[in-house]
Amino acid sequence: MKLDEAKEKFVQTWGSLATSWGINRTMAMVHALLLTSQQPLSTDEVMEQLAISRGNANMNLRELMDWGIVKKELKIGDRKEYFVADKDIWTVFKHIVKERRKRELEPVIHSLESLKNVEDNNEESKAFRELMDNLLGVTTKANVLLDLAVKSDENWMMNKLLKLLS
Amino acid sequence: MKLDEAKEKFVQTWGSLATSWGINRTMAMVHALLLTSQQPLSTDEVMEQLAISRGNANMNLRELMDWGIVKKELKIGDRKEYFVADKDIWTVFKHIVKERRKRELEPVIHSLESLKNVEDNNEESKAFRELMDNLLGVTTKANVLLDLAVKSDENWMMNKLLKLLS
DNA sequence: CTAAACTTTCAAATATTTCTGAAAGTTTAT
DNA sequence: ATAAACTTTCAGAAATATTTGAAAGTTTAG
Repeated sequence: MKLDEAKEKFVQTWGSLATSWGINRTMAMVHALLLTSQQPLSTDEVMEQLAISRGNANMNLRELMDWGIVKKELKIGDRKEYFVADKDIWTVFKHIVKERRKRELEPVIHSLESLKNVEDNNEESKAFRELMDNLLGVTTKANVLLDLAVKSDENWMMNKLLKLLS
Repeated sequence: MKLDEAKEKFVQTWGSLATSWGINRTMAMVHALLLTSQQPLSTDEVMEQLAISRGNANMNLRELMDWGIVKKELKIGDRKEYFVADKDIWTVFKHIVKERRKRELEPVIHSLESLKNVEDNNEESKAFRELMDNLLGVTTKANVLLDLAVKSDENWMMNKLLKLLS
């Protein structure tokens, strides 16, 4: 397979993986493009290579920066902004986990907590409270584990995993 | 908060969590409804309680069964089919992880493997292959870890996690 | 200050996903 | 065999998510 073909397929693969995990396809494609690029790319280059509009390119580049996995880079004597993706996949993974935990997991934990306050005290209410507790158990454990993964450095985490596996 | 209100909020919460993880909102709502129901529900009851069509109810119930987290139940002297959700959240979690791993993670690993076969042998191709290897590293580790989580029972897993935390 | 170069915004357009409901299919009782 | 009771299918409709592109905003050079 030719390199350019492989790059293109990678961009597609990354895009469709993202879609099934509720992440904007274009955002993932921009990310993949930057990951495979040797040089920082300008908005115009991203627009051209992915055939997307200026607004779209700008929006997704900004969101990638919000997620902390893409950085701006300036070239001296050039007013354009250039963008680079963090090439360290472990760091990328940590940033994504951190963001999603904050954006999606924590609000749900909060919501489940508040749902435990059902007034009634019959059998059904009791069962409902138990359900919420069970959900909170799994969710909170996931939250703690992810927090740990995010805070730890790769070697620490991987060592622990290897021990787990043995 | 009244129980009925809490149930309704739970159905909504679960539905919107699902949306941000690429799972059909209605499917999650049907699941939440069955989770909070003391009795098995028929298709008609699901339709009525969530105000959705027959086709939609049928489709999502079937998909929940595909995922292995909802079961059919028959009542003697009744031709209708009734549905129950597995109330053991750990089991539900395992089933979901198992399915998504199979449906989404494994195809990506396969795809990354094949992308390593870039013909060229210049610097850029080398960098591309390294990127694929790094991605495969994280992805495969995640795959192995999830597989482990799914195969283990809760206590085993939780014990290991506690050790990890200490 | 002015204008050119560039970035950001957002309402409308487009694309994608999900849902509806009637028709077709299936099963069971008699 | 027939019909009633129920389930499944799927083409078109509706809802949701994403994208466009032109206008507005911002920054910098001169």
